[in-house]
Amino acid sequence: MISSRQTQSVKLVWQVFEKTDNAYSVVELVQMHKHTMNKTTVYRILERFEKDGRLHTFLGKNGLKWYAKCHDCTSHKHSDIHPHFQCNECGKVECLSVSVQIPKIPNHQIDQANMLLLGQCEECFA
Amino acid sequence: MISSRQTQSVKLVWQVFEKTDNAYSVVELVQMHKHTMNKTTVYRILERFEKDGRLHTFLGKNGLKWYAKCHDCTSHKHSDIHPHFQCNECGKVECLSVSVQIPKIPNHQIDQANMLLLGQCEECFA
DNA sequence: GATTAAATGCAATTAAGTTCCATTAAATTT
DNA sequence: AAATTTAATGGAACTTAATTGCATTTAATC
Repeated sequence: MISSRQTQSVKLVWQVFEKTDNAYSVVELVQMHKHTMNKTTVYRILERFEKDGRLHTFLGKNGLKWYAKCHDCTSHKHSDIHPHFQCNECGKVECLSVSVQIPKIPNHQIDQANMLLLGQCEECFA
Repeated sequence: MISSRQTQSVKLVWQVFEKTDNAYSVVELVQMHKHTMNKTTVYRILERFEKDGRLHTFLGKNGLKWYAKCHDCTSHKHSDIHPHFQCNECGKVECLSVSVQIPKIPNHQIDQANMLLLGQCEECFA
């Protein structure tokens, strides 16, 4: 859980995730910090957070990369294997705290399972 | 299941899927036909096949778009809700003919579920 | 064979993400 | 607290998937 140097940029990016469990797309995060740091920096900080086990990443609707806080991960083990939900209307993403049943495939080794549910979130489902 | 005009390009793209259930990435398909048609044409033909219910689409490892033949779909209803497996070594994708249990989320409407399993395929798993 | 509208080709554009290299600034040492 | 070290950053250029606009072609129809 050590991100070598505690730079201003690192602090700023972490502040976004610190107080909430919301997921954010890289696009949003770059946009969010465009006045304080370079987009390359955002990409690199997120990459390091992932390696440290502080954030986990997954792909949303159009193949966009998203990040959210990890709960039971370390730099050695990523255990955030939960499904994600994305709203087709507002685009918001939620981490779902349920486990999914992973199908077995004969003669295959499964290392990772990603599930993305699409639909309408609580607010947009009126 | 009517793709309005039976052009040479349409025939060529369909030939790829006709005799097999393999999935192909758009990148592969563009590459495959680069001497016979424009990449824009490939994109558009695939789009039409999807709308017609002949192919279904999904996202692979790095957010790349993949296509595979549909089995129980029509232009009105896409019922190809099965998980996909992609090999981390060779990149090959397989459609899995099993159904997955979709988690319920209170106050949400779920329209679609995508599951991508990553690991090693039969050939690469040695 | 003439007509017409769908389909295509091509070039330009958009957008996410990456790479290279010079510069900056945390953290450590003296 | 100045000097040193090296991780981190900025910025521009690049890569690649995917899209758009418009002129041209061609399959299907008359």
